Amino acid sequence: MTDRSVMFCDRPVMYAAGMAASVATTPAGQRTRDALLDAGTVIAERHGLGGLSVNQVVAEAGVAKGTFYVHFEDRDAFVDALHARFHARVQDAVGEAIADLPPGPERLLRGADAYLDLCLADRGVKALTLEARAGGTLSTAMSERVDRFTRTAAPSFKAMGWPDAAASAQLFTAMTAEISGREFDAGRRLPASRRALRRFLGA
Amino acid sequence: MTDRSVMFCDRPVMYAAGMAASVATTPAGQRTRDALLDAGTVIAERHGLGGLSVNQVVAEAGVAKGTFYVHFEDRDAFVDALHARFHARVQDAVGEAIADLPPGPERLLRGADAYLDLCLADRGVKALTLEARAGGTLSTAMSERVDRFTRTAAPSFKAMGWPDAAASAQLFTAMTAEISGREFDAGRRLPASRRALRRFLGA
DNA sequence: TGTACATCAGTGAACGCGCGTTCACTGATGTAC
DNA sequence: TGTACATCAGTGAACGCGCGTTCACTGATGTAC
Repeated sequence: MTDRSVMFCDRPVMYAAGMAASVATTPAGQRTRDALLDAGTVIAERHGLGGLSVNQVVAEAGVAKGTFYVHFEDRDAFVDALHARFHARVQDAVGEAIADLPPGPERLLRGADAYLDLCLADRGVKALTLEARAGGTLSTAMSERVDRFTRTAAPSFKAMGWPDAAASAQLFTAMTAEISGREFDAGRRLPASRRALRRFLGA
Repeated sequence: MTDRSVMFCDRPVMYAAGMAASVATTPAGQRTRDALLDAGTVIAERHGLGGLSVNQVVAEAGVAKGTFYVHFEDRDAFVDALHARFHARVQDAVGEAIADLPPGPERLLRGADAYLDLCLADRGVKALTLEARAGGTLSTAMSERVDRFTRTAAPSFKAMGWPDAAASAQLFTAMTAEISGREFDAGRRLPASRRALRRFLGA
């Protein structure tokens, strides 16, 4: 075997200068894990969840392939972690936006606006909503997260006196996701779409 | 080189018995092409458009891999042909269902019902609607077909006096696609979802 | 303060696999004579 | 009716490629003495 030491010297890596500032607050392992998830978000934005490959993720994150498997058991676990992180952010943003509103149309619309603004601000998140619904791509854990989130809209429809509140919540989520995708493509808010959403609520 | 003649004898192929009945009406080449598209629909149903591989399609269709490339220039052309065939069927079914209805909510709902019933009857078509919207999977030709179809709903919203008719049509299509996916998973009509759709129209 | 050692995130060559695509070839069919 | 030939859908071995995953190894860090 040839001298391998050279292999480990041509890359300054994360221990060095650039990362020193944040090293005190965040454990080193966690930082690399986050870098991989951030890279995954970028790749999912470009190629969708299905086209997200380990090769692309590690290239984007600037780490070796093996490092991926230090932090994630396999590709599926990574995609799931990506989805979990995204949904946690969504829950936070939407939860904060509607915290002091009673069930009803305003609560729905404020939640949708918060969701749409988050997706626009974060970018690279389109696939995680839209594509999730689509293929067999979606794991059990992922669809459960989506379902749980969707169900939180039902009480508002109940309060509005709509029968079929659960089904209505599903369709409302579908419309919001549709707008999200179109706003993502446009790179900006689409007021006409948001107005149309309001109109569908009869509000 | 060994005697290759044996390779061409172990498969009864389509010239033989089974296909003889339809040979008079349909040219042989067209029949194989349709068999490939049928197989593609089955595979797309199981694995989504993204997970549709040439290997799986030819296995499902019971033809050699090379045969695929006799009929389609490449995988992309095949997916596009699949999508085109599906959309032609949709246009036919929906067009017939709404032919004698003036623009308005009934026209929208009858069109949606026709669409949903077609998707349930044909099966294996879920991916072609839902997944189409999602990933970067979608070719230009495909999204143009979807857009053109979506736009045909706009006049009904105009007739209803809704501003943002185009955006409303997009959201209506998104809801219909959502119901289609859920009905596909359930394997039956979901009346609550269809009622909810009606309610969103204020009808 | 200096030395030996354990820990562990990070590394990248190597693997087997399924993918999309190519191409020289086959043999059934229809046509010309 | 029989024979030679052109056409063309169908065939499957072979290709190069990128994929997900593994694993023996590295070297920075913290700890014990």
